[in-house]
Amino acid sequence: MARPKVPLLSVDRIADAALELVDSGQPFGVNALARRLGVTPSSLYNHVDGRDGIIELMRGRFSREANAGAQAAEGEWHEVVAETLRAQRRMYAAHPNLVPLIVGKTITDPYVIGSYDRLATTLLAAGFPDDEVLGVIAILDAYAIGMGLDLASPHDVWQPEGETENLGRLLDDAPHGEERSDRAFELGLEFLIDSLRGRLARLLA
Amino acid sequence: MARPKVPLLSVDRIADAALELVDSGQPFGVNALARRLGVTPSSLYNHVDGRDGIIELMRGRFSREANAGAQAAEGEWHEVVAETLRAQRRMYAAHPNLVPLIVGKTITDPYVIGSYDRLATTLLAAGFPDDEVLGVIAILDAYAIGMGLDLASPHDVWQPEGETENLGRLLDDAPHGEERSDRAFELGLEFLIDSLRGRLARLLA
DNA sequence: ACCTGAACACCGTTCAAGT
DNA sequence: ACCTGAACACCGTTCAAGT
Repeated sequence: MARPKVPLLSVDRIADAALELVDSGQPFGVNALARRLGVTPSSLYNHVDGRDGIIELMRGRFSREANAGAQAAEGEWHEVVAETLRAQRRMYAAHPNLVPLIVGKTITDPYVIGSYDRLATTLLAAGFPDDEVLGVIAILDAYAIGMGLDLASPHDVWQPEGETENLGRLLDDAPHGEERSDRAFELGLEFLIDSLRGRLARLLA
Repeated sequence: MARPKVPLLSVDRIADAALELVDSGQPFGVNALARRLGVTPSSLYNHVDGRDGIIELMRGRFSREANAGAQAAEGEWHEVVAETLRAQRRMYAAHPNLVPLIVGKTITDPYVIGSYDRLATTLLAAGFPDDEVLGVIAILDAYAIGMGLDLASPHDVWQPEGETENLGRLLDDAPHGEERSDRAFELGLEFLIDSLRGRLARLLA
């Protein structure tokens, strides 16, 4: 039972199982993943680059997924920006447990890089100067990832243990979970795009 | 050497050592922390509530630190908002390696809860309606934490491996590290506050 | 080329035993 | 009350051995 004639594993099969594991809510790990695949942990190292490699694999896979429904970057620049952020939002909403895993990890997946590249191109074409585009992207990305983390733990971001002036009351009255998070996301997106629009008008004036 | 006459550990000593460990850049862990304290891992459990407890301890400790310099919530509401966000920014900048550890973890520290509570009170007083305040806070918080993560890994958020239209060039030309991140932070903060100002004007009109 | 099994250096947490 | 040491059930990764 050393080397089977037809391989038990493949990069795709590993990526699928990894996403399943993450979505199931159980803690992600190489060993748990191997168990799910009915295989020894060390086997995985023939196909992927360890734990971080698997995580980056999932990032690529699920961002392709999220963009499948979206039309390509078309229309006015602000529509492209909005659609890009919404696509990111969709993928975080579809796999919230993945968000804490990917934050802070270097992005290498070509597809994901490509989508940031397109965003840069769009902003440049719109008229944002070279030395500001990266900053704008950082702002948009920070917002998207921050709201994504909100999706991963919607239940109890704040848990006051004593009395509060207003926070406790507002938390009790507010709609919980994804609905509230979605409304806030759209509001913030509107804020950012309006601001960008204003900034551009001033830059081009 | 079972129970010493004067205790080796205390909550404060543990919190201090934990922050030192995190700031040193080494991976955070209960065992590593115990080693640094010259003590057995199990000893820690007499004083704190495991790994998550220690992390929440650090959150409280360093947010107190960051707010020490700041004046209390005074002035116009938008000044309070800006100062609150900047204080958060300062604490992330001072301890960037802590950011990935605290994201997604429920906030219970009374001091931190208090600062969100004050923010809520300020926004309500300014005229934001009950059912919108929490959303606004979520937006501001998402932005702050997202930009904080940027601080934790400023070097290589994107790492294109192939050709890009613009992203690669922009990355090469851009100032690296904290300077770029700081400029982007201020720009985004301006965006958000301007938007809030506009929203409030419309609400009160 | 692809899988196993043993090995290594770790984790976080519990708990009886000691003073 | 507070620390140790042993124990438990895990981690991620490497590597020789097998086909």
